[in-house]
Amino acid sequence: MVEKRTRDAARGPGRPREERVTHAVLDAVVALVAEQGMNALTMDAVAVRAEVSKPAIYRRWPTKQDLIIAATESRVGPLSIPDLGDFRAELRAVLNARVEVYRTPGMDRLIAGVFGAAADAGAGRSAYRAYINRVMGETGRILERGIARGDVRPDTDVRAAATMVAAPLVFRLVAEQELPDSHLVESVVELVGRAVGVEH
Amino acid sequence: MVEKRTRDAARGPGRPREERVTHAVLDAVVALVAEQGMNALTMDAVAVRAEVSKPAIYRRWPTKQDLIIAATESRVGPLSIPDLGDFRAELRAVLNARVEVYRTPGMDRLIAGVFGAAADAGAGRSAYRAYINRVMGETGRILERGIARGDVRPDTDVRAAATMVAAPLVFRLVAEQELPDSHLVESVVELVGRAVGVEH
Amino acid sequence: MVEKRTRDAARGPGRPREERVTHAVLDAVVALVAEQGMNALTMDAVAVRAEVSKPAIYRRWPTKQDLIIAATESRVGPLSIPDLGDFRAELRAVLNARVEVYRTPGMDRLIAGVFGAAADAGAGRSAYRAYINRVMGETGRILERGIARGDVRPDTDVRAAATMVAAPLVFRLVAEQELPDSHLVESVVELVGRAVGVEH
Amino acid sequence: MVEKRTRDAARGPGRPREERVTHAVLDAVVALVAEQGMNALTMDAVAVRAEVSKPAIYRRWPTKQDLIIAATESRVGPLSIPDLGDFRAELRAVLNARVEVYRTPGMDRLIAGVFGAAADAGAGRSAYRAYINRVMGETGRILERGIARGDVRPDTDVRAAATMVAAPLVFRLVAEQELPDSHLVESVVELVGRAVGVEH
DNA sequence: TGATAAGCGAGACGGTACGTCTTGTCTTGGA
DNA sequence: TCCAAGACAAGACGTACCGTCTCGCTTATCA
Repeated sequence: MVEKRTRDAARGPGRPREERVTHAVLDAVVALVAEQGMNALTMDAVAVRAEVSKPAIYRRWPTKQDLIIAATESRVGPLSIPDLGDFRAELRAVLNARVEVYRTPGMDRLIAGVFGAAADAGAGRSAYRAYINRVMGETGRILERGIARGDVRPDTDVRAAATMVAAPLVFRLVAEQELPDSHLVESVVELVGRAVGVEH
Repeated sequence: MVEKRTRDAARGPGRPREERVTHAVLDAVVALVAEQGMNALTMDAVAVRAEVSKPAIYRRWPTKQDLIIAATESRVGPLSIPDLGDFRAELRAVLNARVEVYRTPGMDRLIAGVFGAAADAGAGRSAYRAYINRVMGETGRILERGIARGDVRPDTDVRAAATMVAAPLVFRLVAEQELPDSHLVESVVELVGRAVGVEH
Repeated sequence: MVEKRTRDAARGPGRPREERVTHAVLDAVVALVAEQGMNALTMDAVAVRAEVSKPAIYRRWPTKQDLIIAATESRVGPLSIPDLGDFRAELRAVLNARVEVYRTPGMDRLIAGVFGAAADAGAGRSAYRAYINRVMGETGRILERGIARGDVRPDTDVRAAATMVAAPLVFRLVAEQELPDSHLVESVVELVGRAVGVEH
Repeated sequence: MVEKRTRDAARGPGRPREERVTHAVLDAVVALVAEQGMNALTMDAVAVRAEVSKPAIYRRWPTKQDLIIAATESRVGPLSIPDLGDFRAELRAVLNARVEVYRTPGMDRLIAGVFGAAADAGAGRSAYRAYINRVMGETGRILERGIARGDVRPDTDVRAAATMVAAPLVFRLVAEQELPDSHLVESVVELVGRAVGVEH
């Protein structure tokens, strides 16, 4: 079969990367942070834990910051929000899904680490921008869909509203250092609902 | 004067610490972060910049985390909110004051650094807890005063509301990596005002 | 050739050590001591001078003491004494060779440093023992060869005699802080010759 | 009483130094070296052990090197050699006296430390010169007295002979790292006796 | 089938920062 | 002027980490 090599797009010559390595590294990052904290998140420690060589890590993520962001993203994952016909229900769904992720062990320190890593204009900057845009976009899309649908006021400042939806959970986790819960989600949904919802 | 030695409470023997050193170090931290970022915030660099020896720094702040938190706190400072007779006006006042601080150069990276530093169960943990409690307490007190005064609904969940007030500014700064402004403050005040204010 | 990998005995995996580093460090030690004295013999200074990183030094010599001993040994080198048929001539040869080494610049301070370094039961102890045994062994072997040959009295206390041969040069250098010369060698050879030589 | 202050020669104004401090410091130095080695000989450790402040030490000995030399000298002490009518007996007496001192605990490390300290052209240089001249002078005087008396050959090179007498004990102690004993003394006396003694 | 290219583990490399230790000075309050 | 206590500047210590490189080897594609 001539096309065998185009199974993956643009596969060059040479030995292909082992997927096993990629997964093992990300798992090792999460496990190390959960068990011993960010200070223990050493590239050497990751390499040992993942039973992988350091160059194998750097081949995939050029800096530690990229690795932290990649590991976080691998756990947060993309959320697809079905059209539930009601922006309040959709916000509730996405926030509760996020709460569940935030409550997994080590996620607090990992996310704090992401912010710390992103603070400097390092190599990981663009990866971080992509990540944060994706997260903010989810909420933004819900609001815009609500405007189109007619249950969100058309004069809503989507940017500010999205910030106010996303911020409390992360703040509770990182700044207040406590786990966010569904009670907080309820408060956020009610608040934002009153502020940008169309009266009925 | 017999009591001369009790001029300062509990002064021990030996040469007293020079206040000059304390100030110079905190200034150096802020300046370094503002000019070159968190990566340049080296203990050695701080010592050189402050024209101070490293042991003099470690005598005051046992870890780098403590130093970061102390430097941040020295700039954020305590806010005293006068009774303006209206919780919306009080929130607006405290948030605008905070926005002003957040917009000073380097404050974004410094605060991100604080979260990164606080993420690990290091020695700086208790200093951080005191700091964050103080910050959250400000907003909480405004809301409680509002309840007592009668312009905040008595069934308000003060904890959740305080989080929702404090979070957006910090999130905008640290996560979205943009400077919060009075427009965002206005949105927050309006939103929270609708949610917990007594209808009139 | 199947045996290619056994070219060097017992080569492990990983990047091999660069010989360049080893030589550069030893040269830097000798140069620093000669030019600025033992006080200037800082690990940092050695690293800078040798254009080598500090860890690269510590990988080879775990303590400063080991480094000092290694540097000294690299200059003193092993002496092979040919059988000259006369123990007096052999002693004269080995002592003059040693005098020549001792007279090179910085050697006085380096050897004083070796004794200072060896004074503590540090890690360098065994390296020092090996060194001193080798040095004492040279003289001892000359005397034993003399006994076998018949020009050294068979009742000679080789240990004491070896000490008395080796000591004056080092003492002149380190304790009296002057350079030993061939005149001193002559006196030592004559003295020991009279004491342990067979009358003819 | 006007003359009270001239009790000691050249006594200035102000509080006189306490002799207690001087003794306590020298004792502390010897004890620390004997118990824990030269590495533990810290100025702070000496101050704590002697129950004395650091400035009180530095007032007496400007550098650590001076202190080491002073402490050593306080133990080695001056030897007065009575005229025994025989230079061999006199050498035996002074060497055995010295062996006794060298065999006290910690003396090996202390003397090695003296050589290390003297290796650099520091402040302690002149104190060391005075010390070594005094030690070498003892032996030299014995030999000169022997020449005058007539039991030492008048063509003797006193300098070289003195070195050969003094060196072996110190070398045995510092270089070979073993305790010198009367057997070594006997060998030295016999050797030197044969070489410079007048035949009878 | 053999050459080429990229992957792999292992570990040394240069560089840099860490937090501690030591030296010798200085500043207190008090004798 | 001395004392004890202890902070100070300066700078070396030995370790840890980062991101790169070299080694000997393996696994794929391409010729």
